[in-house]
Amino acid sequence: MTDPKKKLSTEAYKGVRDFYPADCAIEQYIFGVWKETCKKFGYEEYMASILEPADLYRGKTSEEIVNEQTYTFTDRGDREVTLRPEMTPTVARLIAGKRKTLFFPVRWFSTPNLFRYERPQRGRLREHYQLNADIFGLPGIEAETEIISLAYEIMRGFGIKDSNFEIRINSRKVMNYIIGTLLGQSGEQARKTAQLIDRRSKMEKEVFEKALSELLGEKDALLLTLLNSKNFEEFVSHLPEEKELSESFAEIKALLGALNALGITNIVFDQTLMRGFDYYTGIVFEVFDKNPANPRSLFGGGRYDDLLDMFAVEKVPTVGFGMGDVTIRDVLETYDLLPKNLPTAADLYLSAMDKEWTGYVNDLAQSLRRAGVRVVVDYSEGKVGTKVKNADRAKIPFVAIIGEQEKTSGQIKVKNLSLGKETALAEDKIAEFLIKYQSANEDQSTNTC
RNA sequence: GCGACUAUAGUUUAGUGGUAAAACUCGGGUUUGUGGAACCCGUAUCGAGAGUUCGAUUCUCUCUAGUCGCCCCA
Repeated sequence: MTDPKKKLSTEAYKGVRDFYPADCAIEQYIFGVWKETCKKFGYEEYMASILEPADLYRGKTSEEIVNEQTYTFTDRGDREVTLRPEMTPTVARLIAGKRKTLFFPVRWFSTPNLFRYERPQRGRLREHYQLNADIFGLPGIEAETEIISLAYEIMRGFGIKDSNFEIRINSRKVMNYIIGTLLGQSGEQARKTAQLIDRRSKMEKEVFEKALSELLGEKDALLLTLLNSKNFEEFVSHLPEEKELSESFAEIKALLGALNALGITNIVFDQTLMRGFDYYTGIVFEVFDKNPANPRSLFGGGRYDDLLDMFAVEKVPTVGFGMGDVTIRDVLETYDLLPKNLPTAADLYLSAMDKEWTGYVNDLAQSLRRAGVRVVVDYSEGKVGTKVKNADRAKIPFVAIIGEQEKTSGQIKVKNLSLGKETALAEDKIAEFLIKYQSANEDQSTNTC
């Protein structure tokens, strides 16, 4: 039990964030770019509970992740419950459940909060929000083209320049062929090799080569040749002429061509790109921040055609990606791209000179609100100077104070705080006046918390 | 799960083996129909517990929390 004498901490729970209004406005800006861009591509928004049966994560995700890196507990009915650590199994469940009535291709997105139980560190918290966008039911390279151009448009939507990032692509089919058929590896061995390839850029050259020869023995030379290839053509030239491979190569070429045709030129083939090990079955991609001070992977995705296997239903080819809020916020800060003008809490700060006029103030506030004006009422009996000062502190652009003068003349003085100018208006003209001002300042962003 | 570093007002930081200082913020005032300034006042059991000591915010230990790495990365 909690010690009643001990005061509770005001700190948030470990690894999660509080969004005070100023932070919330930034978060809403990010969500706004995500959602608007997805909608431009005709993607529909869905939501689901953060609670899922623990079994949902036992199939595709490794045991270690479920046991040690999720929030899993037993409910009062003895069911094992997990706070979702990722959205993909959930959306797979939704698609599988309604597959007979859905009209494919289905284009969906969501901005869920996800939980993982691990030690918080830079860029990795216990709760974060992520945009998940997927297209279901398109087996061809058009799906990859669309998803990657959606990811690219989101980067553009945030104002990030093409020169600051690149999109890397690879094919898991090709890599699986190399690791499985050419290097003759399977199971844990194959997994380790894939991991090692993934980590190559973070390792010293000698350390990498040593680890590789320990893992592969004689065959390390072939893999090194492949990984050291300067470009796609050279990479292909070291591989045998197999039907399976040439199909994948054709896919990669088609994808590069289609994206180039759309004017997306900061895209490169990267044979070291692996993206985890689990459910990808075809093209994988990653958006990479080229900032020399901190080059890193920002987010990525790819094709996962076996997604619905765990529900024992027919396959639905899928391409998708996930993009976290923590990382993108960090990038926007680095490139100084966060919006400068945060939205104001209200348009008008309204107050009565003294108690006598409070009823009238409330009536006026109500009619203005119904006309679309955001009104804050100050109920204090303080001095006029204090009221004006408080309006200014609250960053509300207009003030009106109701007293005897206003009541008898029928003219209400509405003060523009940034100009210090007053305009006397009849009661029924105020809404029009403020809305006009509002629309003139629309670039201030309409996202509020 | 492992390791390193850190913990002083709301925030950012100074400082000392004899119970603390500044800036900004916040609240109040100087000003009873018009703000942004200035000035004044107020706000800290120095993260928690124990030990050493005449005396600990300062030294030691434990715990807790935070930051950064490793592991892992959906």
